[in-house]
Amino acid sequence: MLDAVTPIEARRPERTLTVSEGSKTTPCSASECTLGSCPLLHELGVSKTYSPNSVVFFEGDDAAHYFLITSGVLRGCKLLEDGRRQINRFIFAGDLIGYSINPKYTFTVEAVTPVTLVALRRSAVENRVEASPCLHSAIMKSVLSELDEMQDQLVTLGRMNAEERVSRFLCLLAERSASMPAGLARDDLAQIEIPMCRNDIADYLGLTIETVSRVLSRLKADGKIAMPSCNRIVLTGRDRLKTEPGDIAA
Amino acid sequence: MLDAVTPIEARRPERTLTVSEGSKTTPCSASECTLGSCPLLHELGVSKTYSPNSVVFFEGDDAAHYFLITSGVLRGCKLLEDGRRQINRFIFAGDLIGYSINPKYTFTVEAVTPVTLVALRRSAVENRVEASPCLHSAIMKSVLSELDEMQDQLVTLGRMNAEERVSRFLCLLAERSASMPAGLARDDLAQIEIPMCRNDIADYLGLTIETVSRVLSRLKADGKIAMPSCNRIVLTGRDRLKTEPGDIAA
DNA sequence: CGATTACTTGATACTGTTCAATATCCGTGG
DNA sequence: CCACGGATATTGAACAGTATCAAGTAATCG
Repeated sequence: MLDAVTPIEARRPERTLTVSEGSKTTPCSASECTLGSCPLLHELGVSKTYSPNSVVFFEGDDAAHYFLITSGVLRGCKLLEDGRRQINRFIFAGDLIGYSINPKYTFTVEAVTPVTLVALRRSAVENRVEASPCLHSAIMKSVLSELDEMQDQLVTLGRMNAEERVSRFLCLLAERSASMPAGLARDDLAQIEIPMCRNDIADYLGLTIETVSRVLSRLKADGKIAMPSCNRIVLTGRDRLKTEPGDIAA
Repeated sequence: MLDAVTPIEARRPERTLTVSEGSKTTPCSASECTLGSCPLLHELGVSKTYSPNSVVFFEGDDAAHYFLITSGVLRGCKLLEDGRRQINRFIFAGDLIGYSINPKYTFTVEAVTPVTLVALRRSAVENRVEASPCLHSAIMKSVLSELDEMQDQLVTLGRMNAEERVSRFLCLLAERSASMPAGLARDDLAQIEIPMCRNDIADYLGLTIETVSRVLSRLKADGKIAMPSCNRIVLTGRDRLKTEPGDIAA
């Protein structure tokens, strides 16, 4: 089952998350401009930090700002009245959030780890966008990329079983980790740091914490992963769990 | 359960699907321009028709065109090697499809009913976009609106049971039907035409056809819906099944 | 009118949930 | 340094919801 389906992720352009801390004032050079590296954005906004589990914005708040993540991991989630929660995505360094067709945010964003980000007034960004086609296309890319991610996630939630969901989650995380600055030893074996708790994973995958835990234990027993600690996982060998959506049926 | 959660849909701007069949050459009047009504787009493209179950494009095809739907219903879906299918969304008149961050389409689109649409060369649209901020913002709206829809669907697939899923589906369809040109008698009772088969509904909701069928039967037995025929459903009375994502927990 | 497809219904199996207990991790204070 | 306590994670047993398999019914089309 783990090799049954191969990823559409592979076809995607690489995530660009070069966050220029120094913010040199180089002018936006047309084609290569990415959100994370754009000095304009960094100058336009205000830096902020958030501690784990603090809220960046609530669903229903006025959507007054965009946020460009500098470091850390966040979760974007929706809550139902009865307490059920769905985490739509995890948000990483380089990601832009806050765009919406609504005047209000349509989901809540909270910090998973300590987070630093740049808050940008929506109107300020939109003014800039009119003058800068480069910025505009960078934002469009960000939105389209999120859309793509959501579509894959729909396949995961709609048509995959627990083991496939967890495997896919680990693979996605491994991809993200691979491009993260805090490079762990990623030679032959991909060791991933799991920044979020089991509860977050469960709410992301549409499962319960117990099921997530059980699947991880089973993957370990099957020799597909190793778990030096409960938030550190090694995808062992080359049979790295491949189970992702988007494949064309024969 | 049916009244447990209330929709985020309510907060969304109305879908605009005024398709100008006549295509008068009125110039794009700034703020009010919508994709469906934009004469530019209609002139730019080529009209096509599709019969039920024919393919507009396959996942993996070169993403050379945008398509603006004039009439009919389509499904956007992903297939897995083993035959599993997830329908990410149903596509209606007024919708624009084909945008992607990839050079290839990331999902397959097929006609559910007879469909007419306008095919627009991607490059042609993108040239226009640079000159026309109005067109650009219309496209952005379309993308953001789809993103919003996907996010709600994630909650549905990740956290809702079969009855909630089917109820929500019926409500969404009722909203869409309400604004459709072929206006059925929608006075007090909302009668909806179900254009897609049970299999499509199942693959959209992450269920099996049997479960969809059983839930519909149960809703009927409970007096929540009436089914004059198997593709015509009446949401009876005011207790119209309200079960949708996006609600803020207390 | 027969054949095919779509839909419904029933019986059973299985995956994942729920409830409950136990284990592990981590920070605090004796 | 170890003991304690709370939070987080794992494991077990029973249960529930949905899938699967199979049969039967209704709708559709040539």
